[in-house]
Amino acid sequence: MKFATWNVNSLSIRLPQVLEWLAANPVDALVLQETKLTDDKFPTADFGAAGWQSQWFGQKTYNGVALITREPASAVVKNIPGFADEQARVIAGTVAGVRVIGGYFPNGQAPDSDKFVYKMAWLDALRAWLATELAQHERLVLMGDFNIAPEDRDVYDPVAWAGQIHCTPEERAQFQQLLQLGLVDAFRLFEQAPKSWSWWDYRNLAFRKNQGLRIDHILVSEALRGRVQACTIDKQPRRNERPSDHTPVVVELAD
DNA sequence: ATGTCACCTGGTAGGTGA
Repeated sequence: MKFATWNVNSLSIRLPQVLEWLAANPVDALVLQETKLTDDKFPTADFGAAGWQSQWFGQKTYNGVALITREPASAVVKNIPGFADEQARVIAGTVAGVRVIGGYFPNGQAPDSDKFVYKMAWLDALRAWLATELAQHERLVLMGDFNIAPEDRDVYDPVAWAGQIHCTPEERAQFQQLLQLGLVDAFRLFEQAPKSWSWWDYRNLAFRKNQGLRIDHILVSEALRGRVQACTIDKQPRRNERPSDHTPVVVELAD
């Protein structure tokens, strides 16, 4: 069983690349972030023609998430229940007996900004809801663009980024609190190449210089830990023409 | 290197967000 996450930075622009990637990587579920599409514009017919089911939840210009699956997802939830939010950031569904939650975590902009306050409130609400989801679903995967680099080894220049957005102690503490719910960072279950990133800025030739961050993550519940066979970052789509600035992360679980 | 990309409004560019 395989699950993946990809921030596509506009599904209108990236749809051909997503379909191409799915054809080469037939995962059981793929969660997308930053679709930037209102619900009436979601290309469910294009996914359907390629043999994929889709669930989606979007808005104009910003944010927007989707859950692409081979088999239909059940018990679909959009955004965090009980947390009033105008921004479309969460989609969840049950796939092959696994609760799959896709999230586009707030960016936070800067540690002294209103957007950072929102990011912290959103993370608090996510954690409270996840506790109830974990109580109901022993097998759970939380994946997406977390906009948090959990440790210095997830940052190409940790000195320059110290205290900056994605790297603040507050964000890293939130990440640890997610783990304390009974989740594990699948990528770190394995020995990985140093300087493994999931995002590279479009500017400064960052990809060519491999100056990136690991901010896209797949967390699995303790019940799934023993089933994780691999977790990899697929850099290939970042080499495409007109790439997203993020690249997919994939986890493989034993059936 | 405030160096790119995507999308909006409202227009033949400029602002916002990432």
